Amino acid sequence: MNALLDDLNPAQREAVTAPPGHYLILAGAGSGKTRVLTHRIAWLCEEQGLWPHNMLAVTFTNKAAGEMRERLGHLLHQPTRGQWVGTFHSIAHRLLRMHHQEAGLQEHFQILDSDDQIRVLKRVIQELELDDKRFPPKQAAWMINGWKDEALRPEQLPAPKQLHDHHWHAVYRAYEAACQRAGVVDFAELLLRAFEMLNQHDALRMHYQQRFQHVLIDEFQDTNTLQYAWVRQLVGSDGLAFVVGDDDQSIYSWRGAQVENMQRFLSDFPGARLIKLEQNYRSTGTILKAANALIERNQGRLGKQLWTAADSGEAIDLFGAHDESEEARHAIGQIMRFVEEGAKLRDCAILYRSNAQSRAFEEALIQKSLPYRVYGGLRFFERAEIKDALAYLRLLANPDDDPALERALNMPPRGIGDKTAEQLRNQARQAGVSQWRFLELQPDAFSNRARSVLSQFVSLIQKLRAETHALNLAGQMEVVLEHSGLRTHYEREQKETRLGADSRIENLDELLSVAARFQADAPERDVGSSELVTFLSYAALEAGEGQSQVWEDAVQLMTLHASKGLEFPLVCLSGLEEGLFPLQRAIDEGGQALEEERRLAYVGITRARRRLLISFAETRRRHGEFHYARPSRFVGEIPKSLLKELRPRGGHAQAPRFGVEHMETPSIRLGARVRHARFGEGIVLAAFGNGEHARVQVNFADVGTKELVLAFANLQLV
DNA sequence: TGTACCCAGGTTTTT
DNA sequence: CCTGGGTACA
Repeated sequence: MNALLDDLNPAQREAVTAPPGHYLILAGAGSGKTRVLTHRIAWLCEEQGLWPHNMLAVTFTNKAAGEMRERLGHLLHQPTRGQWVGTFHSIAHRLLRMHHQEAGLQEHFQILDSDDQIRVLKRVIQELELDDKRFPPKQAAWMINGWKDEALRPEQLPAPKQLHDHHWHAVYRAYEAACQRAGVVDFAELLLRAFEMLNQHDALRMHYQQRFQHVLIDEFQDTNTLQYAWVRQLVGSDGLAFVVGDDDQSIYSWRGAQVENMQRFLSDFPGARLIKLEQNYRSTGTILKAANALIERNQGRLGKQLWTAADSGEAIDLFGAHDESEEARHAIGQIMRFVEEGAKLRDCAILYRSNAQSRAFEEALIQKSLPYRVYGGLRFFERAEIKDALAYLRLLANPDDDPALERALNMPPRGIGDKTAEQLRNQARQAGVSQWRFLELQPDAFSNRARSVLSQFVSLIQKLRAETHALNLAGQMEVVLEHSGLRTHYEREQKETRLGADSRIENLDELLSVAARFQADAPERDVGSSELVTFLSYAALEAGEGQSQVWEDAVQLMTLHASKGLEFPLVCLSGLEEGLFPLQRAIDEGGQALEEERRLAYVGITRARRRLLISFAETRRRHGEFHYARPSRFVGEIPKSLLKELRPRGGHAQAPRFGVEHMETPSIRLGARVRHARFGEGIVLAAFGNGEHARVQVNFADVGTKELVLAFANLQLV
């Protein structure tokens, strides 16, 4: 028998060796889904005599794509060059580069990241003379991306019912025009363009349908409407789809993911079969029991039960802290104990619902002098100084790139103010050309001073172009940094503000070495693209690591969302409080929203390999105000027998007291039961302000939540 | 052009 | 409470 199958369990083997057909692999957390995906490809090659290039493998993140490529390299005993393994976006991008003409794009089109997109939208909204308070650029980005994810162009939108909608549609149209003029595409556009291109060009579509006999998709529960349509399109009538996902780990509905796509797959793809992977190789039996018990509360699941051949392991620790700092101290105490038992700091993760919660943990970690790493935040290629440098390179690659030009125009400052920039923008738009083109065509369309600074800018770019013409990527980068004045500018800034180690200059130097490395590694070059264009695409599509010192042994802090796909020997799942996790919004909405919160809890629990600590705080400062909360319903949904309560609850001994000074009223605690003359009895949920302005939020049994001014409410403690 | 203050707003995030 | 963005001045 094929050695590929040696280390697979029966269900995995069934999936890997399944006869030709469409398959939905329902793969639970830690059930080896990536292994199944890669082995399937290898098996098709070895047993069915197919070539790797007859397959298309799609993931959501670069990291997942990288992992898959690496594992495939091992299995196939050959480098994975030329193989189509990548993210939805990178594959769409590749198609567009190869067929830019059919897609209606200029050859050296650039990619707009979300930050750039918002800048462009801000301009567009200004140009339409709309109030950016009523039409916030961020919301515009959100809406436009949403429309694109639904494959809706402005013409296809339902007719606006109100003036407001009418304006939004106008923003969408103007934004599209601006992007087209500048030759830039945003992330959602990559997918939509590629989809439309294949739709409109039968020959192209048939070519790729024929070429990709097998289409394999990872994390299928995260696909949106457009991605689903895209998969159907590429599979066509003769191709075969092999999709892997877990409906219980669908936590991205808020950005357009449709879990329904899993059910839909079974009916849309003829003869599609479902294979479940339920054996878990990650966690202890106890942890899995907890996860199963929790997720069973959700309706309409495809349904699966994780099991393990491993021991049941230790009980799950449950800790009810008085406040968030005690919660943090306790978690860190557990981590230190775990490390004393021989674990590494990097084996320990602290997970939370929202980023703001990291603070208390960071403070506690600093106090104990433990190194830690917070996930999220600015990535390398998103840093301002990096984007400044890249803006020049983008201009060299494509002078029509307006967003890049606007960025480079006055960075470093060279006296081209907002007024001049606005004039240039407006005139170029009226002339229907890019800003660079306008500068070339009509350099005299400005006042004397503006004309002189603008012409200096034009000569600078022309000089850079001439100087970089014959250079390789790293050389071009070097020239840009030196001659644009960026390096000098940031050096001066560094001197003046005496910035510390993580300075902008160091980042610029890092950019140089990234470019040198990129060149040396010579990743597969897109057909007809220069090294520079390839690098710029890479920078946009792969924003890089969030922080340096990834190699350092440190406690890992991240949101639950960021933890998906990872695993840790010890997991501290924090903030299990009604109103925080699940969030109040989800509680108010109920239904799907609440179920998604539960899936998030499920994701958190299933990250843990050996030990799990679940904690909550009775009081917590949020936005500077004290809040009181009951333990999360999710705690109650885990069978008591699996939990070890580290401190039996009862009494809020240290909850802060609130009162009005110099008054007879006894001070009031969060969580205290109080009586009001008119509203009856209730529980104090939150307290704001102090002195005579002190207010409390009370949840009354009869009339619901009210906010009262303490000095007048005359509350009695019950 | 840069800096000081004021105010709103504060889930989750990849590409 | 803290951050980011916007406005008002030097």
